[in-house]
Amino acid sequence: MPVTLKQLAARAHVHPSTISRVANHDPGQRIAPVTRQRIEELLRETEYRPNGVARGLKLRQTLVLAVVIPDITNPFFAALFRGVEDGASPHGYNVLLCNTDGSPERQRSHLQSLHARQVDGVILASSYLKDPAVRWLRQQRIPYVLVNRYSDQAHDPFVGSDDVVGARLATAHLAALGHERIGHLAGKATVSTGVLRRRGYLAALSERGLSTDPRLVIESGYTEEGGARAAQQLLSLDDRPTAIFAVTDMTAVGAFGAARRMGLRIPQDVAIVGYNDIPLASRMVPALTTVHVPIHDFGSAAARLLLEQVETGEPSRRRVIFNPELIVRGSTAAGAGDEPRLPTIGAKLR
Amino acid sequence: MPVTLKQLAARAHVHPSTISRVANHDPGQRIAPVTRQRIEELLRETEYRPNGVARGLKLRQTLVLAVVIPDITNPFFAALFRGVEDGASPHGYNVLLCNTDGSPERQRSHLQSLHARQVDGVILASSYLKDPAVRWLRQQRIPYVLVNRYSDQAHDPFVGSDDVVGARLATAHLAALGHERIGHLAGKATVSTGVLRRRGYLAALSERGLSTDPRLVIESGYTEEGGARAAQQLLSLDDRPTAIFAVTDMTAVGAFGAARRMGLRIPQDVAIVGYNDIPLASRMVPALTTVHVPIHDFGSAAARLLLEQVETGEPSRRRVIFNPELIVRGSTAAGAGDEPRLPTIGAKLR
DNA sequence: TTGCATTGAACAAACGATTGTTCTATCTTA
DNA sequence: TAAGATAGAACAATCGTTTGTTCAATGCAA
Repeated sequence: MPVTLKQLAARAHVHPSTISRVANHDPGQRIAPVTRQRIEELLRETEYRPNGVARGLKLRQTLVLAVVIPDITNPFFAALFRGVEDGASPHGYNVLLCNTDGSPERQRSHLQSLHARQVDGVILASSYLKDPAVRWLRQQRIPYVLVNRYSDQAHDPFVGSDDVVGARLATAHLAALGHERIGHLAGKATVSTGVLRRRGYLAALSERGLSTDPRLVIESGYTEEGGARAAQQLLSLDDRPTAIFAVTDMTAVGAFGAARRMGLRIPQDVAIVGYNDIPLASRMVPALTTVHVPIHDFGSAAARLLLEQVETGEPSRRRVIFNPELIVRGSTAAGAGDEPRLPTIGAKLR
Repeated sequence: MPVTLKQLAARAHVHPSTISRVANHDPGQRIAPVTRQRIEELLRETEYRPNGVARGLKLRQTLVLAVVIPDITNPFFAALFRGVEDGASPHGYNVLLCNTDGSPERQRSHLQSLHARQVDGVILASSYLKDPAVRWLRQQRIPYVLVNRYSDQAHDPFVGSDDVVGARLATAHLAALGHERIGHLAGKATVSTGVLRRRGYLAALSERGLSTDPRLVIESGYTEEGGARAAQQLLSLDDRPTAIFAVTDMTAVGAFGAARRMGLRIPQDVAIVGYNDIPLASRMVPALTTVHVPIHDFGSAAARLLLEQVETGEPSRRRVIFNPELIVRGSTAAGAGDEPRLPTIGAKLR
């Protein structure tokens, strides 16, 4: 059992408040140098650390943040989490991790639990476009930051990249390679990344004067399995696409598997582009052409935005938007390996 | 601000303790059915949830666990974490995640912070053979479970697999394929997995009557970079090995990259076996032959062991040892794809 | 009608820290 | 030397729950 203020007070023959003042270097109260020394020595000797729970109760500050994501085994979210921890840990915060598996119910129940625990703030990377949970967070006055996906509440604090631009980069790249039938493994219509990347895809097609065959867009969700299923469907069409833009790298991974099982070569028979540039992307064979976003920076920027709100007590409406960059690798350019990044036409959003 | 007992008490014209008793279905005290109903209605209406911090202070139970690992971006630890959360979450626990990057100092400072926060227990997957932190956990009476790696404290509660058996499986497999010069990308001598897998490797060699050239064992650590560096060194030898057993899948991934950069084909020029069977292993090209261990089960078993200690208040010394199984894939057997798992000769430890 | 169970709810003391207020010496200063 | 200032530390309330104890009111039996 860790030592308490009261016990130390007894040992030092002073009042607990005196110990507390010494431990916290309380500037508002004078302590006799001699007693201060005595108490400091005692603190050192006993390795006193204030009980965080009691402190949290009194100060209404737990120094705990939470990250709510669909699934930590997705490398994207693992990198994101590292960013958050790296950003928050130096400030004395610990971070809870909650996986929702994409279920709004689990998301909801996690958030309620976090609220009851009085976490200082929440980083939400699993939000939906119309997400009652986001409104709820606001109503409960829980500081929060949305990451990667946003919700349709106009002024949520947000960290991410411009999905339309990124998707357009990816699709334009395929078109520039001469592909005319370009499929899209699409995200969900209920999630911003799904909608915006599809929009970018369509925009690039029409800018290039390519037709937009609705059969070439299949909702895959964000999992490898979903990507495999959707890609298989896409590649089974009579006039199958010669290129695919996948909404995320993990769906692209699924598409890789599907293509391979169907005996199709990448990129000769079908070129594939992903999104996010997770570490896995560059290790695939062939390496995956993808849209790079600074995942780790997403996390640390989100932590910064969150701590800002926690410290000021004011909700923020700042948005941090990073530029997406296209990384061309072997899955679209035969023979291309790990080339340096191409210059990009990414643009700041808003 | 969430509603408190006192506020509810005022609204219901009763004492806070009465509300608390209704909310907790206190069996020791009778409540008049009519007031119980009235209060239950109020609780429902206001969605009252007890303040977890205050509750934690009073009950000395925070319902928070912590997982301390080297790095969540390593897929092994991501799967492990999921196992823990899936095991603990149904019991009302939330889980803190702490990354140490393999630094004992960061491990130490995280543990101290967790202690001050009064977490109910710690799952430690970053321990060293002689780890003062483990002794410290014991001294502080913090419930803990070691996972994957153990420490030399004889009776720590532990979840893992038999590393010697697993390493022997892997090495024997290579020997059975006719390889006579088999290299080993070794873990650290300060970590149980490093020592034991090296031991299993050496045991398999001597069982097969193969010589044990010390130059064929190079310490790689557990990162992809370390694996690449060590593999490059190994493959640069005059009489380079024709096969490599890597201490983990991530080091094997590094070895893949190194071999490829040196223009060596896998498995024709060099066969590679990993350890753990992370999701990435089966997706590599060629797919990685590896020793399968049930990572997710490691996590949920660890959660079980931990909760057991938390509930009983007694430290446990139970060990849960899973059987490692060899999974043969393309990185050792040319042409092999995703075959079903081979029957194994794994044996229960203890 | 008095006395004693019994019921139902209030009371109060924690848990461990923080912090504004009060108190008691000691020290100035007139 | 008396009054006031000041330094140093004790006091006490509070954060929101939980839970053993006390208390008031009702019921019943003698």
